[in-house]
Amino acid sequence: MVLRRADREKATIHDVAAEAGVSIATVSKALNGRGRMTAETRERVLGAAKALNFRPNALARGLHTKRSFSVGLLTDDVYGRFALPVMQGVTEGLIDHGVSVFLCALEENPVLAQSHLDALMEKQVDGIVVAGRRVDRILPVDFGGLTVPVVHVMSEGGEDRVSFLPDEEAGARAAVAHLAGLGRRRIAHVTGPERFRVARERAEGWRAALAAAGLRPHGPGAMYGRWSEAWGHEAVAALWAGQEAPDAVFCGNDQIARGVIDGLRERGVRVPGDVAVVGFDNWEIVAEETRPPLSSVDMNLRELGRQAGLALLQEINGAEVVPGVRRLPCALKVRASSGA
Amino acid sequence: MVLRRADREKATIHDVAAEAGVSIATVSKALNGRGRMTAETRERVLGAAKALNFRPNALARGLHTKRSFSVGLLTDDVYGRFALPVMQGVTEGLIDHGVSVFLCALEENPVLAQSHLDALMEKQVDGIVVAGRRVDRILPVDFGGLTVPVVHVMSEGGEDRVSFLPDEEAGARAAVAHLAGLGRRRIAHVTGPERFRVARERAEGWRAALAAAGLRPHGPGAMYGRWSEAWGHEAVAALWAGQEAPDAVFCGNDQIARGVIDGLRERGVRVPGDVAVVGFDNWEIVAEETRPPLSSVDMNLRELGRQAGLALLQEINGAEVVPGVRRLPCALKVRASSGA
DNA sequence: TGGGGATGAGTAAAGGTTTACTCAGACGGG
DNA sequence: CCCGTCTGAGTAAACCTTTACTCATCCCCA
Repeated sequence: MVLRRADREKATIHDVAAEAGVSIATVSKALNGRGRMTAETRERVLGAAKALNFRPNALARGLHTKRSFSVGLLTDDVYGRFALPVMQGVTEGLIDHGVSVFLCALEENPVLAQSHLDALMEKQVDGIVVAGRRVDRILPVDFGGLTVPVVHVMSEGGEDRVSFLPDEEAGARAAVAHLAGLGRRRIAHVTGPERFRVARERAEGWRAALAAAGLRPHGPGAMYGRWSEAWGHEAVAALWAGQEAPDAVFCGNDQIARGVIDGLRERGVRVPGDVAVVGFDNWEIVAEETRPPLSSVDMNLRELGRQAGLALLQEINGAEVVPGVRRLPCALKVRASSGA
Repeated sequence: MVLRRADREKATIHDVAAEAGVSIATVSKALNGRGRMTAETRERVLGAAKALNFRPNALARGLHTKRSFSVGLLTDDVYGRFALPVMQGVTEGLIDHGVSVFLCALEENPVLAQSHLDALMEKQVDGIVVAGRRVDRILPVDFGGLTVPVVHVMSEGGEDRVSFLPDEEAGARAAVAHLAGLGRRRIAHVTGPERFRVARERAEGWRAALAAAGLRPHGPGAMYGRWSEAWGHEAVAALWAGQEAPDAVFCGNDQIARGVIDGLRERGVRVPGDVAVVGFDNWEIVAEETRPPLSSVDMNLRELGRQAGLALLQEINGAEVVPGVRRLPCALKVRASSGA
């Protein structure tokens, strides 16, 4: 074996070339499967690279190819409840292509947010994924003059961007259809504030599914409130104060559902015996601990992230992608609270 | 203004040099505050850089300085409940120094984990933070032959590494002292599986605080079980089956606490009137929704991450850092469940 | 007035990789 | 037997910054 650098120092392409007795150009070509050479030469280079545990320096490569093989993921979800699954998906879609993900959890501070974005751009990220916590809320950053592709997940990028969103309405329809299919007839809907678009979309799904099943909305309509357990509680009180109590409640998220179930238990109403309950988000750590375990609509955040990652990759590679919103299906996860 | 490239192309140091009428060396020195030059020259360069919206290419810089100004954060916390606050802290500590963070949420798959690590090393990360979900569980990766510094958070790195951990025992002591200070005398402890080190440490804190207050452990000792609400429930049943019921329960995490509170409500025991409850983790999204809101021990994950980031930075800059475990204080967050 | 030092700015190499281009040798056909 | 072509491999430039070193100028003092 030819003399080489101290083992702590990383091997460079020159070391491999020396070891294999060829030029650095040949090494590069051999490693990247480009150029022409005898099978024997290629083998020899590959062997030398492996022997020296050679890893090409992505900085140097990127400098030349103008690809850094890294992307930025910007989110305003500080709890990570939505962002982390999305991030997992993005990573999953990209790691096979050698791409790593910078994660920036932005807070309200626009100055800080901008400095994060600047840092990413200096690092020559190939693209950016914007993952929102709320669809109709924008991050405190200006993506306007960016020279790299941007893809949105759980947030809308406007006219000329690709955005991946869960098909909230279809998800809600599936949940309500499920309840109707179990023979429930008086299906109420308790959800978050009406100013949230997802709340309106889910309510729309509820209405559509009821209509499809030949049912009428229970009560005056969707009950908009807050995204909290407390609101679930209050809603139960309101529902049971009225004339005819519902025999099922479809909730806008799992926390509300949890509050509803608690409220029902305190009233001695059996779940799912008397009333079936379905939530939204399938936040497993909550849904599985609820008593009884909560049926819930899963937004497939991970798949959403994966597709976003792949779409971004396409844009990076120069493919034309049609801008616009892509809705991915939700999946109903049935547990005991809807009494299968 | 001198002719320059198409505006979509990023400006390089050459463009700035041309604009300012100096050489690229002067630009570099002006921008980095190095070298000597007249104030007027420096001004002119800075002005040109700003006018062209110049951002130095971190790849090129890194190639020369052997610093990529990026670090990797590896974690096995797929839910992000612990990892995200830590990550926020790390970022917070490093962004001022221009450092960005690659996040890799590893799953069980060691092959995939290794390929993540390889990708990071190719990108010449300056260092690595390992954030565990469980202290006594190791990630499926070999950090042995790494050529960059590694710092651990919520996980132990062994002899020659720096590890940042919450002072679990002190946190538990504070919680129990708080309860004792409120006049509670029969303080039980319901927690997770004994094989978890944090469970043992928290139990130790419970015991120590009782001793300090001149109290004896209620019942046969710490009740080890699972980290779930269900276990909190079961524990209440067990505790109230015995002779004298406790007047306070210190729980190993917030989910258990939540189960305990639910169990107590069902039995008609008032919280905090008859029994005070304190949890651990201060998982706000749960603690605040509990009825009554849950007092809980906060591990200061963010600060933990921040310090880890700064320690890593020191190591990167060549400073000698004493290896070993650093315990950071927890903070008791008092809410209604302990009846202040 | 001439030489030496201080000062301000430029020249060029280096860092690791990719790739367009060059070139030497082998081989086949006329 | 010679020329043209194809093949396999090497040369060198380019990517963008940083920085050690060089150089011209100016000033001051002997």
